[in-house]
Amino acid sequence: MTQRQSTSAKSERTRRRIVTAAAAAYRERGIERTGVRDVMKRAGLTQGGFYFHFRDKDELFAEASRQAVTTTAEWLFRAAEAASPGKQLRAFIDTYLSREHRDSPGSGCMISALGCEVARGERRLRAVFSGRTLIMLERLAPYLPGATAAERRQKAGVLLASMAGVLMASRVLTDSSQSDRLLEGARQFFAASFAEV
Amino acid sequence: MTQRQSTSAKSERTRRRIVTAAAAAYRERGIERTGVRDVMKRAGLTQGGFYFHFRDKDELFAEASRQAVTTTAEWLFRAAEAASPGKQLRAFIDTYLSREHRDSPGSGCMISALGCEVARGERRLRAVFSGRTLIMLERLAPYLPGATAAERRQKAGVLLASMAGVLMASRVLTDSSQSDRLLEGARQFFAASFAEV
DNA sequence: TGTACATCAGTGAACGCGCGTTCACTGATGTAC
DNA sequence: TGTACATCAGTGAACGCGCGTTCACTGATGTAC
Repeated sequence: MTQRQSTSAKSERTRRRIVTAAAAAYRERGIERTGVRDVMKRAGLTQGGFYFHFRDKDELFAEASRQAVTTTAEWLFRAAEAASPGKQLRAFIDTYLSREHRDSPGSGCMISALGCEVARGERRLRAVFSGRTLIMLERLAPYLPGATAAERRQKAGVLLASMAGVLMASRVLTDSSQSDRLLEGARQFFAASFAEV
Repeated sequence: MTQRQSTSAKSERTRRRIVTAAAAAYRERGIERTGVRDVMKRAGLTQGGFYFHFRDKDELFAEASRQAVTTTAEWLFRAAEAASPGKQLRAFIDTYLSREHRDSPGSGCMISALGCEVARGERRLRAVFSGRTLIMLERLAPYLPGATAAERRQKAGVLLASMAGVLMASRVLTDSSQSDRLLEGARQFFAASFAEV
């Protein structure tokens, strides 16, 4: 006996499908290159219906970025929490700087995928983005060494921004073994610098 | 007695003016947002003449990126070489992660300004970009500690990519004191991690 | 040295294209009586 | 329970706009005789 879903519930599901499609598209192709038509097509719809669900493209980005950072954080922290005590930070670093992460930007970190574009954007966009990123920083800070919470958060910020740069650079390099070596070197470096001995 | 310059010399000067305008525009506004009209206007010309000097927009980017990386490297290494012996790397790091660099992307590092966009680009673009960046790596490596040249180059890669990420992130943050603190924390961290004691 | 012509360096209008957004429309579902 | 109407969720054509690129043109400079 399949429960017939209400109209609004179906609409809500459609909206989520659009947001999910957008979250991947933005990270794979960039904010500017991702058009309303692209996203709707990915979601199996046509462009006209977009404005039934969203005011404009900005609203879509706000929602998509929220979803993107949430799922990425979930993925990274699940890996960290699965590690044995004392090795969580190492697991976080290894997951972030993994070849899988490099090769699937569509489901990965937004800073490394869109940071440059956002840095040039309007203040409002940057504020949204900063806020989203703080979510990850707050969760990451406890894993870092440091006397005070402020110190740990500071270190978490440097680590996350640095790793975003490394991941971004690893996606630029055309020589794949060179790219692998950059990731490997960075994993070792950050683990040695931040992980408690 | 002012020497009258030949036609081709004048043309060459105009071309350089276009390239210089483009190098700044690309880093300030991004590759996609920078149009031929914008660049020509910055150079004091109209869009039609562009195709007298360049085959297409790709050729312009190739030239502009060469110029950009050259002038940025010159700026950074001048600062390094002006420092007293043993403090050159520290000077390089402090200059790269300075507020001045953060606040003038148009004359700064290309990786931090355009890395994300390039990472999504075609292989050819990425190859050009990788090549340009290697210029900086080769010059930076000797300042880093390490037993072999390969090790020093590896470390230089991690450092440069990391700093690019930090600079990029510092340009995203809307709270300027938070941005300042990220830069300051990163300067200390990288100096402590890489600079020889 | 003067003149006729060729080339250079650039102008500005026009092109086709893809974008974000609007809008008249439609068929399916929900509601009132 | 059946019927009439309202709303929902989406379609697809059309809009104005800015883009990269093309092209006919023009006035200044260089060259041949």
